[in-house]
Amino acid sequence: MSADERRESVLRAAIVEFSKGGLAGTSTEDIARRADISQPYLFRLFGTKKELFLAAIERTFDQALTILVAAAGDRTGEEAKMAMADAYRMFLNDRTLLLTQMHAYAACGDDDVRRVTQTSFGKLWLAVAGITGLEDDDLIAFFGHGMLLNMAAAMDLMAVIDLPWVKACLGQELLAEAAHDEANATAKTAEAGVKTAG
Amino acid sequence: MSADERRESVLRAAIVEFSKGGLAGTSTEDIARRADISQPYLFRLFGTKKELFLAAIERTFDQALTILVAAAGDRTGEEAKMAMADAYRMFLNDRTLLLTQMHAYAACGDDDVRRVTQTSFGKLWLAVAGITGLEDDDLIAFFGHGMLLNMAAAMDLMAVIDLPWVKACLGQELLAEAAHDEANATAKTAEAGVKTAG
DNA sequence: CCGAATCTAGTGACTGATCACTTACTTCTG
DNA sequence: CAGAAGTAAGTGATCAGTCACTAGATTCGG
Repeated sequence: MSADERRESVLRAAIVEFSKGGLAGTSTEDIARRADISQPYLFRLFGTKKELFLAAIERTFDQALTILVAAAGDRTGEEAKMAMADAYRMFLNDRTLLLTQMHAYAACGDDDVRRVTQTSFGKLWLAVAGITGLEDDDLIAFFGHGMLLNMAAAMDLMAVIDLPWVKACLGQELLAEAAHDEANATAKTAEAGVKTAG
Repeated sequence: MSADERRESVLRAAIVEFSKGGLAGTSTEDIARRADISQPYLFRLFGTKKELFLAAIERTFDQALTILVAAAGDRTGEEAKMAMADAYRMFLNDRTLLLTQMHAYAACGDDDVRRVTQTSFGKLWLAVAGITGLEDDDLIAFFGHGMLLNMAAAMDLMAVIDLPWVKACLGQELLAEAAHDEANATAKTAEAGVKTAG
């Protein structure tokens, strides 16, 4: 495998591991094991653990950007916004991307982390602003709602959806999705039950 | 000093230290040093580092709650909302509270952290809902905007306010505040200049 | 009212484990 | 065979948590 291909697979492994413990709480050994390489080779590829973390941050924001741009297609304005909002749930479903991003925000006390996080978030903002052409206030509302969903996903509120305040917090779209998932799960269980019984 | 008083001062020290590195990235030694006690005594008071972290999380949410309740006074509805939104900037100004809370969200991969964070956030939501009596959609918008401000504060966007997208992202109120701070700082610098010159 | 027993606050010195990063090596491939 | 891919075996530092202890206050039986 070429070094570039390796770097790519290490980066993917890193996002998964960093999502659990952040920069300080994740060992290079764990990342190397997941990427199926030796731990010293990880250092040859990325220099330091922090370099790898910074690359992981950039990657999670790039993923978010890619999802949003793809969802918008050649739509603009409110239509593009709706499509993006819909698609953003795909991003939220991958808790590794989301939690790694959370660790990035939390680690902004570090100068390097803050620099990369600012730049990455800025790219995202500018892209959404450019595609939708919305006013600042609308953009603030859009990103604000996105951030609330980030937190909800980080806290895994879907798992405690029976609490009344959680129902309010998640909003109609996610409630519908949860009901849908629930129905699927019930169907699967029933199916399995039939199989077992048969 | 009584053990309870000590616990209180350790908790305050812990929030400051945890805000830099989170659960994994902060040493009990650093916390103990800041609290001016020996490191073993910290363990007598809180059992484990994680227990202390959980207590710190709860405390940061309680602080936020206290600020909002105090700001609302006996107002309700939109008026209470406005007052709370205004006051929330006090919370944002203390980066130790904010970043510790960020570390809590990011660390929600851990079951204990998630439990405490969910509960604390839920208390906050219920309080705001109770005081304002707003509809779910309005609450979502309110908390959403709050979360965006959280991120902005975590990334310290005020420090890079000259970037155009940052101006858009922070909104009118914070821009005005920034201009005000700027004026103050300039006045202070001028004053100091005069003193030096004299 | 004295002193023995008990309790509370607090510490210095240690330990076993973990971890980022290095050195010096091997193996594969064009 | 040159250089790129890849590794085994460390090293020094850090750190959560423990142990065994001291100083002073409080209580209580005689």
